[in-house]
Amino acid sequence: MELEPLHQWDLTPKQAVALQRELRERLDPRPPAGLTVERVAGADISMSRGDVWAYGGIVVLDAGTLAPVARSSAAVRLTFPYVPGLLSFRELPVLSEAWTRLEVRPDVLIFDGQGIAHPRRFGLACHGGLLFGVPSIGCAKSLLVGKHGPLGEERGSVADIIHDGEVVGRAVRTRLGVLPVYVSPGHMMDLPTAVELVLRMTSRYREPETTRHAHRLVNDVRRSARGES
DNA sequence: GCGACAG
DNA sequence: ATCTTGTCGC
Repeated sequence: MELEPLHQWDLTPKQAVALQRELRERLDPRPPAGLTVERVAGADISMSRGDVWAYGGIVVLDAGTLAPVARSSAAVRLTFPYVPGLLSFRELPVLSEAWTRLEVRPDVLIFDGQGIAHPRRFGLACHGGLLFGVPSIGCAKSLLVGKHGPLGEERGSVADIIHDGEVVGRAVRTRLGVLPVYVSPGHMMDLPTAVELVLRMTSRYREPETTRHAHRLVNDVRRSARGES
């Protein structure tokens, strides 16, 4: 897919925080008018213990059958450290390269991390959606900020995530008796649509199939690249 | 100052 | 994220 550079990546953590405050103003909190979701993609990265290489991948699924229809991957040297709140500056360089190599445009892209459920309302899914120009959702396995009340045990049970008095996302039970996932809108997305799509892309496991396919892809690519079995 | 802290 | 052994449950 095409990709217009938004900014440079050679930044200090301090500069990255300032950039987040700038870029958040450009987020669109609404899905595109008449959005029809036929293809949903998942993005993920993988790395080895003491290695500078990161492997990123994107897998596009048919939203009706959950079957993969396209995939892409890339490897890039990591530069930015992991800093809570600045994850996108570590992951997006390699995901950008994978996005460039992707030949089928998804209607929505689901990231493995937060959207607006972030200290500055600009998590990985916000940054990625803005950079790629695609509606995006954050679906994380744990919380970065905020709290939520109890939720029912059945699939589809939800509880609002509150941070600084604002509803920034929802804890969503995707299967009976499993821990919830944490869903928040990224770019060109709202909360009800994000929750509905995460549930639609989830079948027999806790995480959406998009995330699971992307996770498997990047781990396979990493093992091949390092000559493992 | 102390604890929390996506991946 | 990755590293690891054991352990719980269908």
